[in-house]
Amino acid sequence: MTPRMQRKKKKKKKAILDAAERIVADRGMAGMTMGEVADAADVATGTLYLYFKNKGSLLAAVNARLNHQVNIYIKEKMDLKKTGLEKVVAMGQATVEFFMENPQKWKAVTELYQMKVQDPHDPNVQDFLEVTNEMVQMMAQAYQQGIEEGSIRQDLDPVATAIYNRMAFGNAFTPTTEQKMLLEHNKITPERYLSVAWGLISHSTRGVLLEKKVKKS
Amino acid sequence: MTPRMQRKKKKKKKAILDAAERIVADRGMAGMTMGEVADAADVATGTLYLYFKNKGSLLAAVNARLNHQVNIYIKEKMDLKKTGLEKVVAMGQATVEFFMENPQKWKAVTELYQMKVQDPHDPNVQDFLEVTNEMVQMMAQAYQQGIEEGSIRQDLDPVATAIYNRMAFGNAFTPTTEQKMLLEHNKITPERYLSVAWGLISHSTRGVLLEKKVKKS
Amino acid sequence: MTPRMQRKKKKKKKAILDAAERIVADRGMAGMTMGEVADAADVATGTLYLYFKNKGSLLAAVNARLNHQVNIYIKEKMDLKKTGLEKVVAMGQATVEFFMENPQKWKAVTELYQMKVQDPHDPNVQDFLEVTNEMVQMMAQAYQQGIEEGSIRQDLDPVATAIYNRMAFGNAFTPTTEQKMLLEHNKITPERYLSVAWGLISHSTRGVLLEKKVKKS
Amino acid sequence: MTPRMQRKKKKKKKAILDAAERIVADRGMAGMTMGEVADAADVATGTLYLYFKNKGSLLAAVNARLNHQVNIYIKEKMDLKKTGLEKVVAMGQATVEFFMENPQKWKAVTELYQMKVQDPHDPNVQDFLEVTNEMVQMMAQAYQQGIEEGSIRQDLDPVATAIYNRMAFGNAFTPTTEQKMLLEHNKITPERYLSVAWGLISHSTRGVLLEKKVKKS
DNA sequence: AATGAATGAGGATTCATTCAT
DNA sequence: CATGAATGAATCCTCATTCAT
Repeated sequence: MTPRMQRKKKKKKKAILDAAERIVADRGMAGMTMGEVADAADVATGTLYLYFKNKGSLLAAVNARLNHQVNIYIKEKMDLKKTGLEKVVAMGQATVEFFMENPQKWKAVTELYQMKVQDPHDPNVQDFLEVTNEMVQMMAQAYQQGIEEGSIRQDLDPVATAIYNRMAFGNAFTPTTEQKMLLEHNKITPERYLSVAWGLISHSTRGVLLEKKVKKS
Repeated sequence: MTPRMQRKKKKKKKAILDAAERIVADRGMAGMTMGEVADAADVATGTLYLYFKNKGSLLAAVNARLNHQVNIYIKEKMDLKKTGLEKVVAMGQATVEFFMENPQKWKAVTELYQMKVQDPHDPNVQDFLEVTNEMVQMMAQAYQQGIEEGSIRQDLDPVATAIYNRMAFGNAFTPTTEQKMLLEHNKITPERYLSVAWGLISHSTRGVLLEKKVKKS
Repeated sequence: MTPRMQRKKKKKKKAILDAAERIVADRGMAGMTMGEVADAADVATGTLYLYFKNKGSLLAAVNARLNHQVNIYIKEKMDLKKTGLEKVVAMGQATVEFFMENPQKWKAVTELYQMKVQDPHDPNVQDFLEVTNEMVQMMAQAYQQGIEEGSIRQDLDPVATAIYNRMAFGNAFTPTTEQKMLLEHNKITPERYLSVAWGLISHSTRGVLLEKKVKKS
Repeated sequence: MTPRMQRKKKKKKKAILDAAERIVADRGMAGMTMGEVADAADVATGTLYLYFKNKGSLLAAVNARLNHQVNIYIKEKMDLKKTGLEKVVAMGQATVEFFMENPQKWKAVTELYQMKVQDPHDPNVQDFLEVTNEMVQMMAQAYQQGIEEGSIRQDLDPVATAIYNRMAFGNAFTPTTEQKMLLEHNKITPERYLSVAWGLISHSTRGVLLEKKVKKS
């Protein structure tokens, strides 16, 4: 294959992923049909299957790419910070920023949270796992550093905490139908809800050091 | 209708709900087919539609009943406690207990978290909302009491916090595929994960009073 | 059975027929469900089957009753006239009158025009046939009289003409979807259409005598 | 798409339309199931939906094609004639001929007369309307010409008359169950009925000129 | 006679996936 | 590689009719 053809191929794969991401954001995973993706990506239905084994694999790939993009963005921001606490805070802020700037990706990631893995051996599923774990490790390191520095609670298990907080954060961003109904019912705006959630999440990991600072101010 | 027939009808409705709950736990909402439910409930397909307008309504009813059962269980435990903090803790423990004892319900509730409401005017959907809100209000009251007593952070919005924590808790119990994969990958047992999550959630609302105590000890 | 019970039974049958007629007018034959009829007649579903063997039989009964009512009305008006031509004209006018005054019955009769007979031995179907034939015979007699008087074309077959004109008339009143679309497209109002149709139908049977009169005037 | 594939596609569409037409003739519109059509056309059920949006659209397409075929046949015969009256007569004769030669199409067209349009924006419905209107305009022109020539009644509205007569004619050809029963009961053959109907329809529009001729003879 | 809950066959439609071109 | 027509299993829902009470 010539380099030009490789580029072309990559382009087509990207077009498919873009289309799928957009449609998942709009209509949800179950609402996304392969035909629609093909149309939106301007390729034939059959072509999808040249690049992705099946629908599940395509969804996994979308999910992996999406998480990868978030990771890159977050990592950049975290790397600018020194202390563990700063990094943790930066991560939260960066996540908020990223999704605020990309509402479509936000919607898509919400939907994909509920993705069910059919075939764990699927390369795209593996990819997705790796990408996700990458972020978890990054967060865990920040927690670990914060623990050592005293700004994060010493009794925390960094990895489990990272996994939980990652999810908690995602869910704060993407309330389920139930939550939406409850919020509406209680006249709480999504923005307020997000702020409350973020407050709770941050607070849940704060260590002694921070509490002192807080009390001073 | 004779009382005897009323009893029979109630029984049948219960059988359908039981079947649906079981199948949702096993195969998920999308995987649940009306035919299967009918078979499992030992009624004809058409009979389902005598009791529930459509699939969405049946799912909402399952969800409402499930939440109602949890509510009753939790309320009982909370009512035994005096202070707000105790109530909050009791709520957490009761939830854990309930779901530990009813793994099937746990699975079902996880699935139903993602239920999409089609018709907000459906009585079963309304029911579901009411039941859910009931619990939120109960939690909010406990937080409020805790705030007044000083054991819960004074800067909290009780209702929003309740909504968030309810969900956070639910999610701690019902990790998504992604979380499951991450946990497995990092060799963290579900039990450990739950305990970590619960620790974080509790900590996130702790007030000055508690912190003082903690520091002393 | 006591006379009182007989009355009661008759009343129930009437209620069912009334309900069915109304629903056929509103939603068409296919759109009419037995459950809906039962509800509207304030009886149980099963009760319908005590009075009518099946849906087809009920529809036939509705159709028979409807035609019977029209017959009575028309016969009354025709009996007031002397000559054959007058009778024919009276029949046309009476039909128009009747349906103008009973739009619901008009709609119902339209729908029932397309009734398909499943079981020709059904008593209600037989009834319907008899009633319909009654009117045909009445019209045929009027034509016959007109022929003898010279006001109706002498070459006509009275019975076949009656059958055709009865239908033509009915259709003038109850245009099909196709006709409605054509009329709308050509900006012809239903009233105008009815008048045109009636003019054509009348003209189609006029005999020499009338034509002379017409030419004179 | 290669020309060869286009041909194939056309062929398949034709096969579907043929099958649908045949089945509608046999079992009526409501009796026609999509599965049966697919079987008869030797395609999969899903294939039907590649060519027709839904059942209603398929029926409209069958109806449009059928009318188009009749139109072509009639137009050919009418174009051979000079005077308006001749054209009108030719139209009647051609219609009779066409349906005598195609009894299945006759039956189908009868059924489709009662087609209810669900979606007026459906292209096939639009097609059907256009085709139908085409014939109406053709007939209206012939009437107009006849009026000018004096062989058709001068007081006629050509378009409304055309619409009515088109329908009247169609109905003469396709008696409803009711008519069939009446005809049978009165021992009138369908052929005789058709001839009577045609006589009435022709007579209904005859003008002065013709009447003079008639009186002479 | 009356009830109305229960039945279950039947039908329209969708959509992931395949495969001949 | 690319196409897109074809597939057909799968699923929700309706409703005429029955029958135990």
